[in-house]
Amino acid sequence: MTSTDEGHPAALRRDWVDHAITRISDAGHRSGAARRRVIGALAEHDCCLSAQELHDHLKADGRSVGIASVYRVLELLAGLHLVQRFDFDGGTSRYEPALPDGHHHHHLICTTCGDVSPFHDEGIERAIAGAADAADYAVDDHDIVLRGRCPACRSGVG
Amino acid sequence: MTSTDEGHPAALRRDWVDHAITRISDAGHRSGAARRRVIGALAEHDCCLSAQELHDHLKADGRSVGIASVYRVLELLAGLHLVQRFDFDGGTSRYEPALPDGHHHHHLICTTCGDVSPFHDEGIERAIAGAADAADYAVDDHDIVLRGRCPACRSGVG
DNA sequence: GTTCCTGCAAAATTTTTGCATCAGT
DNA sequence: ACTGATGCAAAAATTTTGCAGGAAC
Repeated sequence: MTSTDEGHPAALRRDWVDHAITRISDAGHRSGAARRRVIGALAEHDCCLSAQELHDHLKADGRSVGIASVYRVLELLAGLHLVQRFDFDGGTSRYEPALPDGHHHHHLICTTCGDVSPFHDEGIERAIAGAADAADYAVDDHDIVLRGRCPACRSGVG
Repeated sequence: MTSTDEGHPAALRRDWVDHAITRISDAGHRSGAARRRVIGALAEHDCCLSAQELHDHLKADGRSVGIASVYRVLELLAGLHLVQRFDFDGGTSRYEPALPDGHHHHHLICTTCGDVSPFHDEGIERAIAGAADAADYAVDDHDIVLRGRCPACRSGVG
């Protein structure tokens, strides 16, 4: 039932790029170079990236996108619910494409090596939905983080 | 089954203070004023506080504890698993006493007013335990955050 | 042609570190 | 007394903001 190591299918990520660009346009915004390039970079990765990582990635690509623009694009995307933002480690926020509901995932973080990997579990989704109904809040989003030692660190260290 | 608004019983928080001081001593550290005062301030609150909030709270108490010491005490406590650290909003980390397993809770965050409130749900705990078994990771900790609009914001705005 | 977007540089915010002094054992 | 803890101030890291020039519509 639980599946680790299930990145997002490539086709789904391409769809997300188109969807994001359309949605930005529908919301009355323009399609500038920084926006297109940040969206493209996000779609190239399976799991969450920091603003700095996106900036470095884009710089390596050839011409750079200003770090301030990276932050502004991420803020815009988050406002339109096109990316989800995660704050795992206090220092930096990480972002990843918000895919259709059936494909969202949560994160396992290795307390030894810091590795982050995605997982999905239907039992948890159902339990969350139940708790959301019971709460006074009108819940429309949730994050789940599991911490432990990853397979590599467990075998390596003992 | 889900219970919002269940702070930690006062007796449990007092026990936590004693436990924390003992544990710090056992780990070979001294019992300085900053440590005792930060621990005391943490125990006075139901839910998570930022370093700045702790610092302000202590300043209001009379003599102040340096902000650097607040951070250092929190780092020490987190290392000994005496507090749990949360990174909800990228900018600031929040901390709260780590109580015995049956009493830990998770958080509802209002997307409108930013209010954070604790909740506990057995169904989620069971689902998490199941997913942890299924994962390759040796899971020993988890956070859950539900986002939505709190009762006040729902009635006020909507 | 207008308006919004972008990049640079500067500012703001949060957290960490260096160092001299003080307190706990 | 010795060693570690504390506070202040400075530094580092991340994110936000102001503004001038350029691109999208």
